[in-house]
Amino acid sequence: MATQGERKAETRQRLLDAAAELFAERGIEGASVDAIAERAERTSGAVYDHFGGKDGLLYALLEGWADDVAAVITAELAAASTLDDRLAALWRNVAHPPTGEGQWIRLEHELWSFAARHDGARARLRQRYEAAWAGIDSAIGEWARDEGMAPPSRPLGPAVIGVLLGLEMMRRLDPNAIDDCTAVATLRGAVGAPQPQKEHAR
Amino acid sequence: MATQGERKAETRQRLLDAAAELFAERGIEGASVDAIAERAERTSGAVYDHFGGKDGLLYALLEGWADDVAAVITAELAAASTLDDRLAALWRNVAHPPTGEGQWIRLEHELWSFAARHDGARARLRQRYEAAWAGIDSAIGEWARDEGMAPPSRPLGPAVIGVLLGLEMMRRLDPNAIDDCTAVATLRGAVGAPQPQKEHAR
DNA sequence: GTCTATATACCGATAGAC
DNA sequence: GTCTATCGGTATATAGAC
Repeated sequence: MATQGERKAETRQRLLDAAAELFAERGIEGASVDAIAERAERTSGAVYDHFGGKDGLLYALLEGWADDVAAVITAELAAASTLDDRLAALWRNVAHPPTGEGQWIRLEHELWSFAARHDGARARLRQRYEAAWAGIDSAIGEWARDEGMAPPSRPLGPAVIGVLLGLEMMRRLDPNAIDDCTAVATLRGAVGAPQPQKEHAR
Repeated sequence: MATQGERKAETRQRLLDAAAELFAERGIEGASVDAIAERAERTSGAVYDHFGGKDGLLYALLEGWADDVAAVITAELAAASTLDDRLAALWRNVAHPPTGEGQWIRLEHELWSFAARHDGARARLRQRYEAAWAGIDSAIGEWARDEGMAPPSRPLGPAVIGVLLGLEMMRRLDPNAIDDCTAVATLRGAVGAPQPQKEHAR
């Protein structure tokens, strides 16, 4: 027998999961509160009770989600030992998502587009990205030590994340546009590492 | 005294301009036909007469627009002589748009998000991007000859465009996240050129 | 906390006058 | 070709029963 607190927590989570799915599928403006509630097997009233409205639901989704993505990527990186393996692991996470929902990137873009139009959302999203950038920067620092390279002279986290998202955009338009090898080579450029083989120019 | 044909052409152009603005400002789903018509100083009926509906307006916007962007970028590239200057010109066009409307990138993302959800739009957008990729590829071929580098072993156009869009995403969240120098260095990586100075590692 | 019912507003699209 | 008027559908959000 579930307590009231447990029921409340489950409803909250169901609404968050449903919102993540529908925002990705239909866009943030295209997903109605009713549709979200219906997918969560609740009614629209529950959304207003828990989050005060659609915006509140979006913001809650934004904040409770940073940790999840970061945790997955950190785990993937820990399992790789060479620079190329690590960069390939990063790319794999955006291009061929392993977990059930392969559309978190789409949601990422929805959030970005929404944030480009709404100041409040932009501030929150920026805060999230600053954490991700810092994580990449500290990881790059470790790699540089491992590979015997000099540490970067300025933060490269934004460039790495930007390259990952941008390449994925092209790949979604045409699955053959970006092969794994091109992606890793571009990422090497973003972290300031030289190209290893001579298959690229000079 | 304007002929009927002239009036028709003007109405069409006003509707296209208004749609471009409003799609960028409010998103494609968020911009209503009435609002577009109102900004164009017409009424919603005109949209249906000219384009058959909102989708038709979007597609017309998509197709009539590829040439404009390509022309601007090609002109910028022709004015630059070194590889870094050319890459800097590319970056400048997305990061600090020179022309009046500095928000075509936002519209670009709106189109991408919309295309990710609608197959018909994705096919059209992909066609547009394939032209852009080919343009970059042929430009890279010329640069490689100028700089005495070997030509790339595979198409790099998608990577270059992806990097440009991805870096701009990060810059929009935080204007200081990507400085011009980082952008050019990342683009050098995307086109397979080595880092020139020793300010980066090794 | 969740439901039904509803108020209010706006959406895309069409019909018909001019 | 553009207008007004309007239809049917759906949106957000709230009020009140349970």
